[in-house]
Amino acid sequence: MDEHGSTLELPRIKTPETSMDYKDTLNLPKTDFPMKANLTVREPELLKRWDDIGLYRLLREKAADRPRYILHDGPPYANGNIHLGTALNKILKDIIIKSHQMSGMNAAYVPGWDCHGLPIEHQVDKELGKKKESVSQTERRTLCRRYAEKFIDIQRKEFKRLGVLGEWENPYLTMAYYYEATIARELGRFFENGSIIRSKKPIYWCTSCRTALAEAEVEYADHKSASVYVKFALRPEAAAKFPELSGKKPYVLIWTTTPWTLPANLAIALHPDFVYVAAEVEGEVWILAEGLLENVMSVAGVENYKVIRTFNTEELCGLKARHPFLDRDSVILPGNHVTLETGTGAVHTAPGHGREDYEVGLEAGLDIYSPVDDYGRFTKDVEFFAGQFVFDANKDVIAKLEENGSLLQKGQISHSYPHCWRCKNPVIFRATPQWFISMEKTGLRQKALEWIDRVQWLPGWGRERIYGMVANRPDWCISRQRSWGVPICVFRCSDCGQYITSRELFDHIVSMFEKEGADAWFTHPVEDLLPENVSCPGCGGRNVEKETDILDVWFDSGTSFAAVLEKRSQLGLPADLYLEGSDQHRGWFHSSLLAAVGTRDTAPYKTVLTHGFVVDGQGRKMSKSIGNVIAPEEIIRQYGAEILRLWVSAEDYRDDVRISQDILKRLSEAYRRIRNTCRFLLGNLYDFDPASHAVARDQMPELDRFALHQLQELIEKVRQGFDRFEFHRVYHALHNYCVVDLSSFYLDILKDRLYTCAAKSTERRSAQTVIHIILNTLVRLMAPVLSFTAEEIWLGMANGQEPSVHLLAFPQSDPSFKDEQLAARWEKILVLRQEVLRALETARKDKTIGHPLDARVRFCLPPEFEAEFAGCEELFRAVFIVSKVSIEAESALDAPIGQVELPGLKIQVETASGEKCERCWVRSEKVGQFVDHPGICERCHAVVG
RNA sequence: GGGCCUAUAGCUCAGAUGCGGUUAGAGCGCACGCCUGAUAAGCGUGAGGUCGGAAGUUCAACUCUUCCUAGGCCCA
Repeated sequence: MDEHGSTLELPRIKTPETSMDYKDTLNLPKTDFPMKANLTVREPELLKRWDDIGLYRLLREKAADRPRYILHDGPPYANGNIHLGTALNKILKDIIIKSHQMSGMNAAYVPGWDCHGLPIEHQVDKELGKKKESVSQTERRTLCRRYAEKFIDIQRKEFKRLGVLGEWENPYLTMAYYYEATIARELGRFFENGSIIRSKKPIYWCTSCRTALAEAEVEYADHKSASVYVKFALRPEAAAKFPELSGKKPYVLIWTTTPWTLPANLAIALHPDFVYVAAEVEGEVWILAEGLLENVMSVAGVENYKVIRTFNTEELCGLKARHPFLDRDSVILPGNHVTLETGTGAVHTAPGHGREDYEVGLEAGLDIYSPVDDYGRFTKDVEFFAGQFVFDANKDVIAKLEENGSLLQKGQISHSYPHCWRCKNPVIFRATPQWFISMEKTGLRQKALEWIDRVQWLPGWGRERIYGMVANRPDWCISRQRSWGVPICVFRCSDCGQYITSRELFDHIVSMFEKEGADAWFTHPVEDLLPENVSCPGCGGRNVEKETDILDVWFDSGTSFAAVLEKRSQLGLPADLYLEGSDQHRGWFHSSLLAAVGTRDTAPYKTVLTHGFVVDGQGRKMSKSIGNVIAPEEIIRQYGAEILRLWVSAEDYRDDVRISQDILKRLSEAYRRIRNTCRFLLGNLYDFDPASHAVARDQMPELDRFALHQLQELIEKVRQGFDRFEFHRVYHALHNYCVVDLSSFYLDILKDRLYTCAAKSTERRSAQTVIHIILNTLVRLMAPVLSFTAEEIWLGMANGQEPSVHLLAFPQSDPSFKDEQLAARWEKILVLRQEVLRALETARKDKTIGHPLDARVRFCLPPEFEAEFAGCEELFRAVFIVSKVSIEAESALDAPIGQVELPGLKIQVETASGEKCERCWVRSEKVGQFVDHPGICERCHAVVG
């Protein structure tokens, strides 16, 4: 180099070919951080890294002494692949766990699986095919266990792939031996405190398979049934009550398609809101719903009738009718299930043979009468029909009705009727004895309701929902007549019929389950299972048989607080949070509440958060038949799990959440924007070492101080979003910040300073200091949501303190960085900037300028701005990214270009004088004045020269 | 049919703590333009909403009431 400025250099610099030389003197961004995320490749790499460094373990160690935050995982069912609903649920949990961990708590996450139950048993039976008849119960249970294990592995992989951190190597499984033992122990507690009762309830029963069927095992198919209208004679009290009926023969009309259930008739149900009429027909009076009067009359072929009075249901309830062929009364009751669709509006009610009949009967304290045996035959106490198969009995019942004149009309009807999924035969409803947890005996309902009011429900309507359900639910039927589950491990005395349910028995069984699992119940003989010192409480005998029912799976998952929260040292009862879909008000929230209140007199949770369901772009539910189902795997393959996580955060999940290709496209664009902003920050820190280069705040230009102020507001907004579980606010805050505050404002302005100032100058170092703080803040704030990208950025920052961003704490809003006065000043500058940009756009349209740096902006300020911004030309020049700004007296300017919203402001844009500096591209009259560097301006000359 | 809930621009969301008050906002997308030193990037301007519909209360309603429509969850 010639320090005097060689004359030889002069022509070289002036030629266009060599003018690019100055590019090398700029501090342009440098980074290996790729613009393109390539998430599908990078995510698995990061997952492997987290596995390698044992990230979850590191998190636990780091937080060991902190206050615990307990989010208890609701176990998904170990069947099938995960879907978007489960993905949504797990990602939300992960965001909560990570944000609480970063907020300074110890937030362990122990995922779980619900392993027992019918769907798995079903699948296993299906796979067994014909062999299912020959396998033993123990073999079947083993196969079920294998099946569950298989899907636990599949789902575990899928959940981990989402970036969800947790104790995946040691999850809780409801089929684990200790868990099965816990279920038995909790059942024992219910027995011990007297909550458990045995009573009858109608269930689906297949008479050819001689087995109970669950709802899911029933298939509906068309079936031809008899259809009969039957007269029930009212007892004389009715005539006494209603004078219109005296001296006449009043009947209540019912209609049924199952005549064989008439021997079990105990009541007639009327809808409380319908109007009923008494119609006089040829010396008889028929009582039926007004709304079905014409219908019934036409069916009965009656043309002449007279309505002699109307009743409301209240007047009729409590009256009794005679059973048409048995020596028994049938009571009139209110029932909300009665409809006006078909029949008479008065419904034949046999509490032992129908779901609603049962409910109504229960309410009225009727016997749940079901005189039918396992083979579907009437028992011996059924007069006329004892021993007959019920479907065969239909015609005889009808004959009987005809014989005694009770039959008004008979016919046939084809309708949808439940059939057995296995043998395809029609099934019946039949009441059998079951085990129940009573809602009243120990005041469980009342206590549960009280606890509901001590829990925080988010959103608030969750309280109404579960309160209504608990207030109205019947006793909890915990019996299931199946194989794959935990047995109701009590004995029935073969001699006197009493049950052995003692503490000693349960203690013994529990300890066996702990060693061998619940299989012990099936593999061991009674002698092993019944402790030496236990005998029948009724007769003292030891001649007993095992109960064969197993427990409702809701009891399994409902006792997870006992098997998991109380058992693991990082957890505890009650949990801080349960978070599931809103269907769980009837499911897990419900069963867990009853189980915990019933045995511990506490709710298992302090707060219950619910999310909505995943629906398609038009708000309809996803279903195979509509063909709008999207699999998480599909999204991961196309966009990456990160986009799925971003989707979870962007949607307000309190309502149903929509997903569509359009939404995903939009999100991946937003993602790119955030990623690129971070990339730019990273790219400008390549030569910055915060330890030695950082500039103190009071040395910074005011723009930088304003940027720091804005950052504090972001921190506050984002952290509040996390604290309130309002992640869509987090997403919007982050995205808006990157786009509005950074990309289009601060960073755009900063480019000039970062690129053209001397690398080590205070101006540039100040910008880098701020950029570094911003990136350091952003990367933490985004980590719970954009867990992969935040990690990638963190590793790109090469600041070796922690091996993972997830081990860091959230940034805290720093009061010393906040400056409301400065912010107020900059709000005004932003308004001015807005106006200038619009003026520049007009000038661009006029071809006055192209790039803003072509422009000189002249304006006169509104009076209230004048003093504050006097002498701020250079500040404005930088902020507006133009070549020159002059603040002038109003008289100096022509009429303003375009419309200006700020009163008193005038703006004029013209081409800036001077030449464009080859280095910084700002126009300056000084360009050409430096002999050594004739192509550059004074600012650049100071740097380069 | 019942219980609970939702409905603001094409998309995602804001619209002052439970009780109404200036021309309903943002970002994205879109259109048009600029730049080519964040470049399969960046910047700017602009056009988009009778706040699901209808009635009602009120001086005044996106915000309150009723009904209707669409959708979701749970029951029946």
